[in-house]
This record gives sequence, structure tokens and C-alpha cells, in this order.
Amino acid sequence: MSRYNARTVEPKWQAAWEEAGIFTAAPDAAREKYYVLEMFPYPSGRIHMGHVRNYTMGDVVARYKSSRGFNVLHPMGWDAFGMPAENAAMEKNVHPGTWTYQNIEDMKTQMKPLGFSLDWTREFATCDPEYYGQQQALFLDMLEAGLVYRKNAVVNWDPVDMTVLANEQVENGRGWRSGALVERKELTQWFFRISDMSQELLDAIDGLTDWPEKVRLMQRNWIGRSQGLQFRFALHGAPDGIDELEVYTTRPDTLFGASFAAISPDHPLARRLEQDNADLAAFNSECRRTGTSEEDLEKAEKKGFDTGLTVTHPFDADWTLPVYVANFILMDYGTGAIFGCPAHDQRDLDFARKYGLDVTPVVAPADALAATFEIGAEAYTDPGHLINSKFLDGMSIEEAKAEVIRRIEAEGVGEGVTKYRLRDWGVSRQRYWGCPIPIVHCPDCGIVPEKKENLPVELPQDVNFSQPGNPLDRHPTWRDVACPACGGAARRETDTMDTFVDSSWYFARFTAPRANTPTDAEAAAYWMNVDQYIGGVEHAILHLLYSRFFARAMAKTGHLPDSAIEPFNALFTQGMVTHETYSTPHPDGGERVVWHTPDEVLRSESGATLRDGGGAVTVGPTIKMSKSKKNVVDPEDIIDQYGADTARWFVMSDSPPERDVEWTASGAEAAWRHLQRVWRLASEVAEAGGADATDADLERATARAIHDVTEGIESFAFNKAVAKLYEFTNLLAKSKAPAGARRVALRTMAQLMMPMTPHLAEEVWTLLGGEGLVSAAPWPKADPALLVEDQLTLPIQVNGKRRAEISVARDADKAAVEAQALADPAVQRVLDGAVPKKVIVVPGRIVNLVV
RNA sequence: GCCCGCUUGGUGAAAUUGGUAGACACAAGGGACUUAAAAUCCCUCGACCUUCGGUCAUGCCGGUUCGAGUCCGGCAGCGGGCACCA
Repeated sequence: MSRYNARTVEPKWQAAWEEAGIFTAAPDAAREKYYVLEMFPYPSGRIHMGHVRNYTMGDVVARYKSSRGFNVLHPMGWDAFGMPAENAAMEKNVHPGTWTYQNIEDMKTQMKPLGFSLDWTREFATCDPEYYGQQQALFLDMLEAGLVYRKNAVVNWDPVDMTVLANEQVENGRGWRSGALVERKELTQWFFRISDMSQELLDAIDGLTDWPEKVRLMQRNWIGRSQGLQFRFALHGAPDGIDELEVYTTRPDTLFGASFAAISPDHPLARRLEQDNADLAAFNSECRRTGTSEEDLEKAEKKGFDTGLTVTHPFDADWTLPVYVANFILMDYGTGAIFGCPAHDQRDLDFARKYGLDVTPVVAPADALAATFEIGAEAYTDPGHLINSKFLDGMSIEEAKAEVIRRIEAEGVGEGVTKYRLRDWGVSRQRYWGCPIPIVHCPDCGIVPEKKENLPVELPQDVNFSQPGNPLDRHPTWRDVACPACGGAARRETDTMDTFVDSSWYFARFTAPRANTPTDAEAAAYWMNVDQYIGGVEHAILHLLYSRFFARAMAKTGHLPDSAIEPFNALFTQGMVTHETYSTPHPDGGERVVWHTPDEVLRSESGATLRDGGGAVTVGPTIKMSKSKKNVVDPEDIIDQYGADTARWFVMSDSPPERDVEWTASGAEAAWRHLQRVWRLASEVAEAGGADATDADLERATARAIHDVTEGIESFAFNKAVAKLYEFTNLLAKSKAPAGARRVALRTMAQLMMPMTPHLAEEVWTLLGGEGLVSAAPWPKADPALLVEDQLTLPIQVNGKRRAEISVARDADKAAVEAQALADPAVQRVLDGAVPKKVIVVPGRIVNLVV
């Protein structure tokens, strides 16, 4: 018997699909549309198992929905701007565009053989001028709509390379290339007013019922709505007649437990004071050496500097508190100034212990006495009643908060306010390989938007990366431009946009990828929203939140219908493909290391060595496959050896899609064996010939398989769908039914396997006399009558432990089940004459006898 | 540090969402076929014990319940995110 040859079969069917054009999407008012989208990839040049898993999931959904009769849109593109291209330019002396487009070609070559049902006619890369030109148009419309503004913000500055560093380029406070201590530098940058939409973005999360609950929770926490009190302390000893310090607190109830006030090193007052105080200036610059990331700030040792200034307690004119500059106060949150209540905030407590400040508890748990309640090493943050707080004593925390806000407002020194942790989105990047910000700086007119007819503002090709910094800045002519307003000599903005902007509207562009406006109203109205979005959980916050903002901004500027402000109806966050990491010490010494790919490493039970040279390799933790840690596996080997269907079947089996999966080579072989087995079964049946026939057992099994596989796919439990198909195959292999009946069952199996293994499914379908393409055949339906079992097996428990099983009719009543259970010999042996005190019969489930 | 997850046999996992823990696979062991190998097929496979029976088992400790992998509280380990990686 001939073997299934994926190498010849797969290209044959891919050509057939292409010829039939079944994946090319076109609006069709008569059919219900379904838009399935996987997060588009960064063109690193190689696909990895994470891509295969992600795109196979989307493909299963797309093919399944298509066979359910939906008009499916399933596009693909490239998130093509970003730093790796500039890094490659520096390391290999190749233009970022050349590198990126070559990578796209390479990845497409690797992806095509997987047989995804993608509409490649809609493909684009975000670095195509046709795409980023429309993005510039969006930027200008958003600027006009008041959604864009400029303000100062800090960046990581490498003083040796004279360049801005991304957070990931800062290692232990030093630049990754130069090793120089990183400084914070303030630049004027462009921002999107996402924080104006905080409440709306928060409220709308309630409506995202088909998003994972954990993602909704993360977004809510990220937006971070808090209700608190903002008020002004009377300030003493400050220069320039500054006599107030405005602070924000979410715990106004603890005001009588305050023992200090603290301001951020970046607070205007701190900046003013350091002019006359060298020690404070030194302290502040020390603080500014920490990275700009929140993680760095939070992890840094809590430090403070006593300014010598004091503030007066708002409820006691005789009570003053010292004012510190403290490194853990964030200038971006609240007012950049707080009062510290050490008894009820862990950071404040650590700080107070370090600097010998008072710790007075003002909230005590219900069972504690005011006189004896003390704070030890841990702050008390649970509910309780107020103590040591004059007119607040005895109140609950909520009552006390309201009362303090009422009195502060009555005194006119502050008010209750709602604040959000969400900050405006800074989009300026001092880099070449990004979408140019379409702005002109004119000495006479100031900031002038580029004219729409001059878009796209294209990146110049003649750039070099021999020097660090932004090549746009030092380009001899690109910056020179006539002012769009007055026509005089002016200069282009040389900052480009954050790559998150590119990915915040690509899903909308896919609905009309060649339109000469950002979107086409008719196409957007038909195709939006994305019905099913699939991607990594690592994008749970930023990408998804920015996209939600952008959809709103596009609706406000007329580029999307109002119905599309929540662009993703359903979200599935797939788990990551993980792998061990391998590193060796960096030749320059120090703490830096060199990362190695798995195929550079010889792994054994005891450890790992380098293949060439045999040096010892440190085996690191199993983490998400990433280019920077080089722990990536190339799926091409599997595809070359076994074919696409095996790779697709393999990544869909075993691990539930939402869970991380650690890559192991074993199993691909097994997947391949299984597909061979299905092929063999089909071949046998085909050779046996004869007319189609029926068989009661096979009909029941087929109905069960249709039901279970459908449910598996609908609920994203692809691993369970695969397990059911294994079961169905085992049953068919053992079946003694006539060949004609097995042929009917196998045709249905081909349909059920089609979303996962479309090439094999087509081959089997054709072999067994199926009409046309199985990819275009309607999804099979299970006869409900065949799904009902007449007899059920019920477990019998005695005191919650399983002791026996009985078989009962499906519709047996409780009394009959109870009688049958009590009559069971094994049950009688366990009961040993005892009479059950209670009998619990859960129909169709279980019987529990309590003695 | 803060926010969010995850943890079940040697391995990946399943368990109708509070009702028989381990479906379906991988690996391993045994057998059939074969001169042999490959391929294929069959059997065994959580641990322990006195083995047609029983005890213990879902990261650890406690709780709720007739009944807990599932719910609640605490702890540990691992992972994701933390606003300039994408």
C-alpha cells in the first residue's frame, strides 16, 4: 500500500485552494461576515513555534467558521517598524528597510507551506509608505481634534553613545552597548490624550464579555481609578514665596496618623530647592540615575532627604510635619507629593522606621483597643475603626474618608477628586526606523502640521548607522523643508512614532488595505469589528488598551463607525511557547552574558555544553521564546520532515491553547504516525469499494464525534477536539462494519479534521468520493437522537468514598435508583447492615449514602 | 516592589464547572508478525499494601460541604506585565 506523501500532496491542495480563490475575502451583504485575526508578527526573519501555534489556532477558527457558512476575513501583515532593524543596521551594515523586507520575504516563504487560509491579497507591512502615510493622516486629524499635544518627558540617556535608550537597553543602570551609567534626560515629546478617556475605557471593559476575565482585570488595574483627596498644606521655609504644597492621597482617613510629607525628586519644589542646596542636588541626581521604568523606581531602596521645610497639619495649626524628598514618589501620579501615614502603608512604614519618624496607628481592627493597638514591622491595611483621630474616632474607614473630605472642602484647602493611574501615551521616539511624525517646525509659525497632500512624509533612504543616535537628525537635507504655512525655510520633526501606534489600527486597515484614505467607510462598516482576536497574553495591557483608544480616536475623526470603538468582540490569549535559556559569560567579564540558541547547545541530563568547543553553558529558567534571549526553536525542520499537517496537528494537540507550552521534540513523530494511520484507513476503505452503507454503532460514534469536535473548536479547546478525533480513529480502526459504512464515517472525519489538517482532509475526502473541496463543504451536523445514551453508569459512594457502580436506565426515577443502589452486593458488604441516615441521589450523576 | 496568572502520574494533559481523578496521547516495559530490521497490531503502565480487596494521592497548610482538582483563607514555587522589546 502506498504511503501518504505530504511533500507532494500539500502543495497540490494549496494550488487548488489558490485557484478556487476560496480565501480571498469580499464584502457580501447576503452573508454574515466573520473577521478572525491573529496578532500580526514582527518580521524577525524566522518563524518560530509560537507563530505556528498562534496562526494555526486562527486558521482552525477561520476554516471552521467558513464551513459554517460565514463570509470570513482572515488577513495577514507585518509589524515591521522597530529597533531590531536598526540594531541589524549597526551590526551588519545593512539598511533597516532592506533587512526588514528581506525578513518578510523569508518569513512568508516559511509560512506559505503551512497552508493557512489567509487572504494574502490584503497583506501590508507597517513600514510601507502607503501604510504609514495614512497613519500620518490619522495623526494630523487627531491633532486637529485635540487628541495630540506636546509636553516634556524623561528618557533614558546614554551619555557615551549620545543616544536615547529603550528600557530593555538599560541593564543594571548602564547602557547595553557602551556600559555607561544611564542618565535621565528631559525632552519635549508628542503625546496622545488617552488619559482623557480613562473613565470611558474603564466603563467599557464591562461590555467586553468575550474577553478573558484576567485581561479585563489587568486593564482595570492599569487604568487604576482611585478616589481620594487633593489638598494644600501650608508650607514653611520654602524660597520664592512658595507657601503651599499640594498632595494627593487615597487614604484621607489616616490624616491624623500623618508623620511626614514627601515629594518626588522631579517635583518642581525639589528642583527649585536643589539650586541652593548642593546636598539635595546630589541626592536628586542620585535618584535620577535609576531607570525611568516603574519597576526600577519601586525596587530601588527607599531613600529620603530632609529638606528642612515643614507643613502645617490642616486640622491642627500647632502640628507641623517635616518635608522630605523621597525616591519612591512618582511625579507622574497624583501631584507628585504625598503625606506619609506609616501605620497604614508599608512603604511609608519602612521609610518612617529608617528615618525615625512617628508611627501612630489611626485605624484598628474591630477587636483591638485604641490604647494597646501597636504597629510592628507590618503596616495595618485591613478594614477597621478610627482611633487617635479626634472627631473621627469610632468611624469606619469609609465614613472617615467622607468626613475628612467634607471638612477639607469646608476649609477651602482642597477637594475630593477622582484620579487615574493611566498616563498619556508618549509616542515620540528618537529613532530612524519608525513612522515620521508629520510636523514642521517653523521659526516664524512655530509648530505646523504637514499638508495632507504632502503625505506620506517618507523616510530618506540614504542614511548610515555608523554613528549612534537618530540618522534623521544628522541627515544633510531631509530635515530642510518649506513651512506649509508661510513657505519659509523650516525643519521637519525628526522624531518618529512609537511602534505601538502602527499596531493600534492595522486591524481597521485590513478592511480596505489599498484605500487612499486610512479606512474605507463601506468596507469598515461591513467587516468591523474583529469577531475573534487571538494573540499572546503579553499584550494584555498596552497593545489592547492603545487599540481601544485608537478605535475611539478614529471614530471621533470619522475614520471608523461609532459601532467599532471596541474593535475586538472576542479575545483569546494563547499561552506562550517557552524554552530553557542558555548563556555563557560575556568575554568582557562582569555580569553580562552571551545568549545561545538551543541548536548551538548540546543538552544532557547533567547539564549543557556548546556544540562547537564544548564550553560549559549555564542553563537558565524556562521562559517565553524571545529573540533577545535566543531560546527559539525553528519549526521548519518539522515541516520539512513531516509536512505542514503534522506540525499543525502537533501544536493543536495535548496542551490547552491558553496555557504555556514548553517545546519538546518528542510528539511530532507521533502526530505524523497518526496522520499516516488515518490515511491508511481511508486507503483500505477506498480499495474495498462498494456502495455507501449504514451501521448503527458507527452512526452513533460519528454523531458523538461531530458533537464533541464541534464543541472543542467552539470553546477553543483544540486539544480536546484532537483527543476526540484520536478516539474516533481508534474506534474506526477496530470497527467491523461494512466498508461502505466506514467510508461514510471517514468522510465525516475528513470534515472534522479539515480545520486542523486541511491537506490530509482534502486527500481523504477526494479518495472517498467527497464532492468538490472539503474546505468548501458545509460543516456536518449531528443527529441529536443519536447522542442520547439509554443506560447510564452511576457511581455509588458511601460517606463520600466510591464503593460500587450500577447501571441504570437514563430516565429511572430517584426511588428506583436508590433501591438499586442499596441492593448492590458491594454496597451491602460495605454497609454491613447499617441503615443510611441520608441518601443523596443526583440524577444522572451519583448516589451518596451517608451512614 | 506593584498588578495578573499557573501548579494534576516518568511527560503533555482530561475531568460534563461541586459528583467515579488520570479520557486522549508521549515515553517506558512485555508480547504477536518477521530470517532480521522497519512498519503495524495486542497487553501493562499514579504510589503503596496482605492485589477479584484496600489505603494514600491533584504544589504545601487549614476551612466550607453528604461529597473539593474544582469554592474560601494562608503559604511556597514558576511565569507574564510594569508605559521606549514587540
